[in-house]
Amino acid sequence: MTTTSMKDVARAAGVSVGTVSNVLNRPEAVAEETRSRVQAAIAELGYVRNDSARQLRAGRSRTVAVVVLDVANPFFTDVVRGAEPLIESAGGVVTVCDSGEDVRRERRHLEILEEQRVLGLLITPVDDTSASWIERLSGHDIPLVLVDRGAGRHPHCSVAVDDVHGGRLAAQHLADRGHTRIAFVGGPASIPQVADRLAGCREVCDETGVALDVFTTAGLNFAAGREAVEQMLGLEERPTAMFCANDLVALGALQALTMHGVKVPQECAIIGYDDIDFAAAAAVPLSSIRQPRSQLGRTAAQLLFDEIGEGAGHTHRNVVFQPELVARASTSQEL
Amino acid sequence: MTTTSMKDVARAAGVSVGTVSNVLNRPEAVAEETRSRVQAAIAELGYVRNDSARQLRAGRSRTVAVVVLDVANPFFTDVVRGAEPLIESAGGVVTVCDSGEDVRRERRHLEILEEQRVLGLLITPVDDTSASWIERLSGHDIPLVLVDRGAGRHPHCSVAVDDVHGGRLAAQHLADRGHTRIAFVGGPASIPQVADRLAGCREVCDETGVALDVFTTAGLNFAAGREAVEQMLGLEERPTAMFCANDLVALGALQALTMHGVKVPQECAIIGYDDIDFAAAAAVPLSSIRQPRSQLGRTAAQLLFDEIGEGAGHTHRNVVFQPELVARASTSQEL
DNA sequence: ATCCCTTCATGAATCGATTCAAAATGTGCG
DNA sequence: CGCACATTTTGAATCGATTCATGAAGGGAT
Repeated sequence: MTTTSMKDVARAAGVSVGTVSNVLNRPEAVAEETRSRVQAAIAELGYVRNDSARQLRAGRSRTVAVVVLDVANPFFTDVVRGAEPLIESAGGVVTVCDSGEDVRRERRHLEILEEQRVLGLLITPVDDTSASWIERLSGHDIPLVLVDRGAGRHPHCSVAVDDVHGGRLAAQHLADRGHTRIAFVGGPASIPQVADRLAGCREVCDETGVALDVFTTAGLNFAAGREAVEQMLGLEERPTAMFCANDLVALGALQALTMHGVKVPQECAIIGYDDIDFAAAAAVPLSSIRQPRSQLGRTAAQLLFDEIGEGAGHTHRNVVFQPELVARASTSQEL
Repeated sequence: MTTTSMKDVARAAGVSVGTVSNVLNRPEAVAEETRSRVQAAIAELGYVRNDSARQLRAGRSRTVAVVVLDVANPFFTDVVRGAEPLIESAGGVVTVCDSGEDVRRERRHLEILEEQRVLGLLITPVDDTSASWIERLSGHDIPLVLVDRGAGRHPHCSVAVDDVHGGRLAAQHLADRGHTRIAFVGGPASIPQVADRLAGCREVCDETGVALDVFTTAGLNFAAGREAVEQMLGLEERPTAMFCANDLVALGALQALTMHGVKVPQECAIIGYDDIDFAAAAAVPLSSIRQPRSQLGRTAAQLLFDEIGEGAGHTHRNVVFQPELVARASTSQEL
């Protein structure tokens, strides 16, 4: 094993380890001549800093973890993309953890991140049972920002989108189009985003007298949408429109409907949620509820660094964005 | 700061630090009574292992990094998904790094990963200039497997798909449909996957006398596809089919064509590459060249752990998968 | 020559977990 | 009782970078 350490570099350059460290961290404090001698030795030996040792001394790593529900969902990759520039320009390193909407996986990630003494955390918790773990991290001085989720009464910063309002927008849009029986597709119900969107939807249905069938799915992906359609097609009284909890579900549903020869939007309208790029490119361009994806990420990163910077005297901020209806062909039919 | 260390736990439990360490790492070597006393102290104090210190001692981290060209591309998330189970069941931790098809970003990631002394690396290099950096890691005893890329004469394991053949399949399919002038859309040309797919395409065009227009793009995403269409529509003699270097580009192209009122496949056929889930759900279901995505990831992880396990006496393996044509509506028109 | 500054370089102490030779304790047996 | 042996526990050494009090060297000013 040829692990060259600072000591080797120091010996090769004929200086002390303290000086080598200074060359790396405060080059201006080292005389020109010495510095270049040390740098030559570093290059010569192919020396690479050992980050573990550095972190051990520093007490903290420079990693900011982003814990998302599903990395395969473009919504979350866009959120991450939004957060990255700020984190990196602050000298941080981004690591993305995928909880896969599974509390156990989420917990495993949090355990590891805690052991790694990460600098901070942007997290979209799987459900409310995540709360105790999150409090634990927070209690161990790991600053965190909740993403796509209001903080509620918890003492954290958060960036969220008003999902109840989003649910209302979707349902109202379908009601405006003349639908009198619609389906809500999404799950599991324990995911707050799903619950909120459904709640908003239900409010409008109650107000407008639209009948609502709820199809609870096991996840928020293609397969879930497909399976819900299979169920729905078996019904006596079939809804004439579907509101899907996110675009992946909607695209899965769209695909299944098309396979069964059900015309969208003539025989069944669909509206999704998130307005990912694929929505506009879908078989039938998909109506959706748009969220400011990358802004969500950017703001979250901003709040995190504010908190890190301000230290103890920090007051938490809770930012809420408003979603917006994007109407496309998949809901263009008037009944 | 309340960073409790092993020393604190040891004091609370009335034992030495060595014993605490044993409780954590070799519990069977500690007497029942002592063990539970230590565990109580751990719970009591909310002690969390410090991974930096552990790694420093161990000399290696347990992180396996996967460096991909674009996390927003479902192809790569599927590859990662394929690799994860094996890595995690081996006690590893997965971290995904996005090079964004940018050599500089890739290099920054590699520098950091080297400082972190990662356990191993699965990487899809951006282009051939990445080679020197990769050799450097390898020279520092960081085992790595090339993903979606043959090792060529480099001494590494690799899992790849025969992209030249894939290019041939696509072009042959278009030729079979009667097209006599087709476009290839993709870039930058420095990305080997792009170059190979084009090479295969060119071979077939030469053999069959099909004219080929090449549109070199700056990246492999929606925008690239859209921009290429804008260019193409300006041409005197317009191709009747497009072969896009991946599905994202194809979907972007499809969207742009639709916006310009060009009918797919009647006025212009499209075939993509990767067969991501969205392909089948597209505005016009997209023909594509399928790659065994998650198998690629799984096999790569397997090779990596083989290499780690076998140590010095390891002989590199190069696995090549064959791609497969999936014909859908976007190329269904006979000319 | 002396004293004071400034500029650089030094090296021991430190972070926290792991390891392992050595010590302590307990058990069984002649 | 004493010796051999098994079972536990101990604590000092170690990993590698950073920090900082201390010291050395060089330059002016008097």
